[in-house]
Amino acid sequence: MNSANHTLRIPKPDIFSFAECLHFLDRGYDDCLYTIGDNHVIKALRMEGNPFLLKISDESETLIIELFPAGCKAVSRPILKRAENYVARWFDLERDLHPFYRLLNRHNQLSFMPAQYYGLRIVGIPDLFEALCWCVIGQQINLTFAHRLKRRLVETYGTSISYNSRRHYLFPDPGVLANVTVDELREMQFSRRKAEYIIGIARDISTGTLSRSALENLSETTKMLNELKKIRGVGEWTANYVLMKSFQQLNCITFGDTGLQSSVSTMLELDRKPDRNEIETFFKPFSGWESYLNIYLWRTLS
DNA sequence: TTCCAGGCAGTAG
DNA sequence: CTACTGCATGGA
Repeated sequence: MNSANHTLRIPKPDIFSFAECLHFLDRGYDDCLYTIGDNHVIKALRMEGNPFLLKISDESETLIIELFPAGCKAVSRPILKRAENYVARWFDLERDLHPFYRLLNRHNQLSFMPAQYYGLRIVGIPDLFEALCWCVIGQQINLTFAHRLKRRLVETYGTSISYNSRRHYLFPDPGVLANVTVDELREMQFSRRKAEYIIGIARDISTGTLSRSALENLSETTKMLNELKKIRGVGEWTANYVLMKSFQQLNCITFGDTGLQSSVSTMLELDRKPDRNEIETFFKPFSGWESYLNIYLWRTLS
């Protein structure tokens, strides 16, 4: 089961804590797209058209990625490389956090963060379609209910790999959700709007109107934000969230986010929600690291 | 009971 | 341009 060629061992970057990343993944919500165990996480992933399970764990200075192919015996070198790249994007392993930590250290209210949340990275959603759908689902409802909606969507329209009598789900393909009806989603307690947004995004992606590469080619964050906001159901919050979590862009702020507002309010010792201008001022010293500050402020809430 | 969650589009002024 | 409203549900 664990033959050597199915295991990758990669050195951890500096300022990285696998435990902090697991803490984020295991905040108490019922997520259907990964399984947390004792110091590891298991996730289903399609690579080169084939489904695999990845089991990620750590051992002192090494991150361990084990691959469990569903059905086929051999794991080719390109597959191993893809798995490594996926994990690097999932946990933002390439990032040098030293500059960010220097900014935190010299900040009056936030200098507790480097010690308190040492090694927390942006835990991403590498798949663009999944990231967009997750944003739509999460808009304006509590996260417990949002996870329930996502589970219904994934278990109904996604495929799964069984392993140790447990199903591990892949997020549904855009082509499948493109052909779902609004009424079908409404039966799962999606609002009409959420259903329309998700089906619309699924259609845009399956027809190629919307693609990761086209967005990446815009290269500038502002242009990418504007392009994303053209999508029905994608506003400023979602566009920033997607750039941050799916494109690893560093200069994003989820304006309007209630959690962010609450955290900044606490840091500034306000007894009310900060306005947009106050948020911008608060983020000002962290130019180029806004996304990380956003993530670390969310971390103060859980 | 009412309010509000990791918002957004649509409408009115 | 800004202000207001409905959306779905469940926990506080």
